[in-house]
Amino acid sequence: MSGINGLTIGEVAKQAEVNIETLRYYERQGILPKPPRSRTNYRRYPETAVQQVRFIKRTQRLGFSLNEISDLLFLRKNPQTSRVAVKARAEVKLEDIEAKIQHLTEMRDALAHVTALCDGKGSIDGCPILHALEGE
Amino acid sequence: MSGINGLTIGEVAKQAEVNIETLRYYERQGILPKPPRSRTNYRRYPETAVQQVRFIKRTQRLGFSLNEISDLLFLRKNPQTSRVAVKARAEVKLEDIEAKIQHLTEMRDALAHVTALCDGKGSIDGCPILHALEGE
DNA sequence: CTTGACTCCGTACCTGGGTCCAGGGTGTAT
DNA sequence: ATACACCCTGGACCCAGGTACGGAGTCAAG
Repeated sequence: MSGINGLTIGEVAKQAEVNIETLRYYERQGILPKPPRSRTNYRRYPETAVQQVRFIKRTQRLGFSLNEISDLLFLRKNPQTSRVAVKARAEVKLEDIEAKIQHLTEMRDALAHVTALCDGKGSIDGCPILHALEGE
Repeated sequence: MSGINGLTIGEVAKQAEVNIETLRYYERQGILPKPPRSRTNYRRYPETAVQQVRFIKRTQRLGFSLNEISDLLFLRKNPQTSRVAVKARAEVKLEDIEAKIQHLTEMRDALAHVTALCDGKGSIDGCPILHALEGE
């Protein structure tokens, strides 16, 4: 079935380690380009499709949303955009991630603080953790 | 309208700084107890309801989901549960949060790495950030 | 030629935490 | 008595990122 005419959706899914439905979803969302179709209307992906999907997944793991990824892909398709533009996207996202780390760190410290109040002994009445959560 | 018979939903919402719909949502989810109703079917909240909602919101800000919060509230209602149980919940959540921080830190480092590759000069062709994202 | 695996499409569903809306009933101040 | 703010309900909708399903068509092997 595959061969010279390209890969089927199942082959791409397997090689890129995603669900078939994910590929159709990406296509609907305009993140993956629509591949050509066979005479019988089957999608025929070029070999590069696997790399494209892996790119999407890798970039997602770096904390980019699908919208941000299609933004990056759009930049890449426009040869007049400069590297500065790409770098700016990356830097904004870096700040995003740092803000999230900051927020989680504050949460962790607050939670560690209330947890340390409790020696784990006694009944629930007067539990210092719940007490701290209940107060201001 | 309010007074000795309790607070209306609007009053609770205002004092606890949440949306009215949020209170009804919490009630549907079983996180807030169903308050008694007036003759004309209006909810009549006890004064403590405001504190309960504030508790939920504060605990949420510490990274607990609503399910985890109703779990904590259930523990609190059962006098035979011990402080150890509450402390265990808090410690699990602390580990959760630390794992998230760890993950985000890895993302940040990876993204900082690719960003540093780029001097921001030149066209998009050969952009080292996209290049790094495209490779393995 | 049949069987089983694959693909097509449209649509519905999922998670979590809400938010909004329509169409009705109340509460209260003037 | 009338205006206006508030409350009630059930249900739809929102976000993101998919996943599942059903009925129909297609492909390759035996």
